[in-house]
Amino acid sequence: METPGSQSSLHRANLERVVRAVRLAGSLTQAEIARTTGLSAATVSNIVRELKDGGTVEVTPTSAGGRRARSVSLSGDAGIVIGVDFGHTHLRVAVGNLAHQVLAEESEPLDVDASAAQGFDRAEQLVTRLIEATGVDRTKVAGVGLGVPGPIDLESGTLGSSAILPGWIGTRPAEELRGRLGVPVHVDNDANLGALGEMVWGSGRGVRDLAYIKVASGVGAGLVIEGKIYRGPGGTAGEIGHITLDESGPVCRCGNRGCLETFAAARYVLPLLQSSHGTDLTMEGVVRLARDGDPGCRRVIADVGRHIGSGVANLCNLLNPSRVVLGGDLAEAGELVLGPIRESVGRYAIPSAARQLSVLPGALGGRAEVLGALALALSEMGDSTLLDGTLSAATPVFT
Amino acid sequence: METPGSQSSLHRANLERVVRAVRLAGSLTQAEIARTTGLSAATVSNIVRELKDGGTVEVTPTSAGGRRARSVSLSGDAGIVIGVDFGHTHLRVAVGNLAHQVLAEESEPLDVDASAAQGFDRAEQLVTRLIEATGVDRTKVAGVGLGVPGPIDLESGTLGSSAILPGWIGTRPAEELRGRLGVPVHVDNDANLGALGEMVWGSGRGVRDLAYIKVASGVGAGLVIEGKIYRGPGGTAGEIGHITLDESGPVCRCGNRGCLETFAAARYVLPLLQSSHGTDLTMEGVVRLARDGDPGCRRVIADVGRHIGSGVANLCNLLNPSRVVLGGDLAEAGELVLGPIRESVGRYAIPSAARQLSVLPGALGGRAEVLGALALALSEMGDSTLLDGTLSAATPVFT
DNA sequence: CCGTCTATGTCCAACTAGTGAACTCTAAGC
DNA sequence: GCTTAGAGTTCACTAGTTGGACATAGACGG
Repeated sequence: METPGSQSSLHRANLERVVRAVRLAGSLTQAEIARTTGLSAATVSNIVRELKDGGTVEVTPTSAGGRRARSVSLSGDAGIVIGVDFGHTHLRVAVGNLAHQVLAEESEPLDVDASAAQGFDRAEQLVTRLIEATGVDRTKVAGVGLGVPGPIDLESGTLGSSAILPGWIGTRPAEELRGRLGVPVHVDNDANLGALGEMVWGSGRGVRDLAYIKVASGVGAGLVIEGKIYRGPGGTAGEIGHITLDESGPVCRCGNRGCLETFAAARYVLPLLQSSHGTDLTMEGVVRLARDGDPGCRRVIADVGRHIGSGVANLCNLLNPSRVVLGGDLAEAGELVLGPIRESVGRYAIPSAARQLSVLPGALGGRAEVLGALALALSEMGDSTLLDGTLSAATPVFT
Repeated sequence: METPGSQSSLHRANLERVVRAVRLAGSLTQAEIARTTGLSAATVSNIVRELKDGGTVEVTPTSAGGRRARSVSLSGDAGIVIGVDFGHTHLRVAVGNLAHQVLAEESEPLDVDASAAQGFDRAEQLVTRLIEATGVDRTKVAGVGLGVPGPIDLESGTLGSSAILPGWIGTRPAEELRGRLGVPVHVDNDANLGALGEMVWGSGRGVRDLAYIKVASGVGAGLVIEGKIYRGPGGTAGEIGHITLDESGPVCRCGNRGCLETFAAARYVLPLLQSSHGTDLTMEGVVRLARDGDPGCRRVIADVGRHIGSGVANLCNLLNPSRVVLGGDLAEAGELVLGPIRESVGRYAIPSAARQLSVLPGALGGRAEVLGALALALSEMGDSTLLDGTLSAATPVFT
């Protein structure tokens, strides 16, 4: 690591500046890079040559009809990143390149009762299969992003209490997967990754402050503050599910009463419908029935929306984000749930905080988390690992 | 403004690095600067000379007993900044220098019904008086930080609905004061400034994520996220006072029911004691009585604490700060109010979010806001205006 | 079909700024 | 009084950005 404040650090920063600009736009000519980065054309010329030699960037000799600009884009095979998302009933893996393109993606059901070891085995297999399917070289894998449905202690990397995957408590998922795949693995919880995914590819594009609310087995929020995921000093920011809505409400698994979860999470909501709609109902089922017009399901979903809206109103008063993106199974209900949320927010949030707020469904559905994991892997590479050209040499991966 | 990525921007960054290091430590020798900033001794030598010539820094030829290190400190008279705080019953002004030293400070009562014009007149007079009292040259005033007890629209700079100073709604305080004093004025609401003050000088030192809760006529919070005041895209973050605690609670001035304010703010709490303790009770009075053992006041304060604790618990679940600092009149009650807050937080916040949380009283009392205003003025100068040595020449102030 | 125009990308000399090494200086320690 | 060691300065060197000159090649008008 060079000393900060030196010229070489400036150069490095300028390299990153260029890479970021290219990534953001997909592809740019050198002149455009110069304009967007503010660097001079000469510097850009040098930097592009350096990047090209390093293999991080590709220059397609002549672009479309234009004058004769050579368009610069991130080279697809300079390195690939992998996103892994453990959900509460599924495992999902995506493979992407540095150009933010998803090369392959697949999901498979995962037994809720699976042990952690089984889960990691399955993940390893699926990753291997997808890499082979895309035909890229395994040595090109630069990093893995991993999503788990529970709180991660950032210091130790251990998974805290997660009633969703009970067998996993106390494991260190990143270590575990790192051991199997031999590449750096970065872990975060599913709500944060969902937020990241929607921010990069989905309903959160262009917004710097947003909250991604994931309603599934539990209720969690991923907070994006000034363009960055905010985890809080202890790593547990975003626990919107355990905001107290009613001090004398139902007892929650966290030990308190009347948490938002007890009004909105699948595990508390589904039982309400079991006497009338049978016992093996899932949240997806409820949503489907509601869309088909089932009044009971509609009512339940509206009530859930109202409660979520109360929680979101609190969140808006405190953080005043410009957008709230709803994810998880429930988001499929569309206006059936968004309407009541907006209504509730309008009622309980102070007007100035709610005024410019937009409440949108996630654009990525169940893919938000894997894609977020991809984005995590990309961003944790620091945008600089990929610059020094030593990528394939420095990280002896697989064999 | 130079282009980013140029060498001169690097140089500027290094200048700031040095100034920051010196400010943080109060005074350093060049060798120490080199060690803490990571710059080489030669570079530090150049930079110090440049800063000394520019007048931002002072070099005291020989320090105490040491070998023969020349200690470098921010020069006190390179420029001064002013903090102005309009409270709901007072006006407070502080004068400080670039070394973060407070040179003079004074407060005087301000009639609640005063018109905005009257208020600004008074502020101008007090500022003038204090500048004269300190004996510094008026041309040295580099900027003013201004605190107002209500939401400020960051775009337009207008003061939103404030039931605290009714005559002020729609005014543009920064413009107003700028017109009178002829210097750049930066405005923010009192809770944010209190947070800034406590962060720089008070109970928040060394913490990067904290919430400053100000309980006075209303209840507001100033959020510090990763070392920076967070205002939210709309500028209204931190409105903890209007979190809903009880959907069927008392009607709040904001139009909702059961807001935290209706359980904690002076305007709602004092009436509870008027039948037993007389009608001209103030919050300070209640606190004093409680400290003296009055059971009614103790009970009221404890109840307020419990409710604040509920709000803080929500805040912790969402943001997971490492510290909560209590400000405003109520903070004087010490453990009488902090105990119930902690208890309530422990009960309603999820354990992992509350574990490393410390709840402390503000260390600055009623001065937090003015000092925060000073800090705002300093920081809005960008810590770089003060570097280019053109300070006194560039801003023709007063006469 | 050809000359001119214009925007792109490259090259080079100039300049800015940080760094290591050598050097000077001064108080402390013996 | 001599030595020593850390502090600060000077200087030559190097890294890296920049403006301007230059080559290039499509677009446009005739």
